[in-house]
Amino acid sequence: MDPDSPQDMAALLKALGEANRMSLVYELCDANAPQNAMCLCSCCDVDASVVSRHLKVLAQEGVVTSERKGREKTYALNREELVRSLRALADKIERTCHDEGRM
Amino acid sequence: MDPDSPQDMAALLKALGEANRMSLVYELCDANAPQNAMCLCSCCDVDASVVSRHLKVLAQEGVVTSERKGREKTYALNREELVRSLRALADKIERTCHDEGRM
DNA sequence: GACATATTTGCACAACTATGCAAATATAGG
DNA sequence: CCTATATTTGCATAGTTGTGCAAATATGTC
Repeated sequence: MDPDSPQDMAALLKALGEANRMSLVYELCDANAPQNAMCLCSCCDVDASVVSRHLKVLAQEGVVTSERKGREKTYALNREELVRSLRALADKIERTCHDEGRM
Repeated sequence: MDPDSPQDMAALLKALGEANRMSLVYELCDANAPQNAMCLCSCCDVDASVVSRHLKVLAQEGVVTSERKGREKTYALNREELVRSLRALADKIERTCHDEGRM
């Protein structure tokens, strides 16, 4: 993920820019341990298959990581990476020619 | 915009989660003065009407502000608001139960 | 192997979205 | 008023996306 690439950044934010997916992210955010899909199901009122697909989208963009745990699959937020990307964007927006002429 | 609301946050990121719109944002990011739509057109290879619509979406989510300047309309990034929202999300992701047990 | 539980996949479908083009509107300058 | 330039809107369209249901798959338990 190159934060200087609008395409890359758009792809990441697109994955996050859906209400149910964002709910999953918030749910994982509050959880202090990886959660399985069944558990995550509770935060958005959709079929389990839909949750599965949303998690797949999030995984493809590197937002979450998954691990097989027996017959369950646990998901965890990829916090570092996600925070880095969001901060990079915020920095870019804040910094660029905001204090031009003052440096 | 309530950063604690997954719905609100998703709506914002959805507006940003499209390649051409993100290109517009990056273009405005690098510009040190408000730009009109014709000028912004150059950064994404689409019709002027499409740019107009994308800018409308960004304006509706508060990403940009616009102002009539004669027959042109100039657009500027709403930097503070945008940065605040992105940082709020990053903070939320980073903070939550990341150092639980260490406080 | 039979069964239970968790997740994924195939399929269908409705809704949404990005796009281009042409027409409409807004505004400035003669 | 006419013309030129900038932006928006109406319309059609192709492509994408979120969704549910049922079937398939994976894995654990007995």
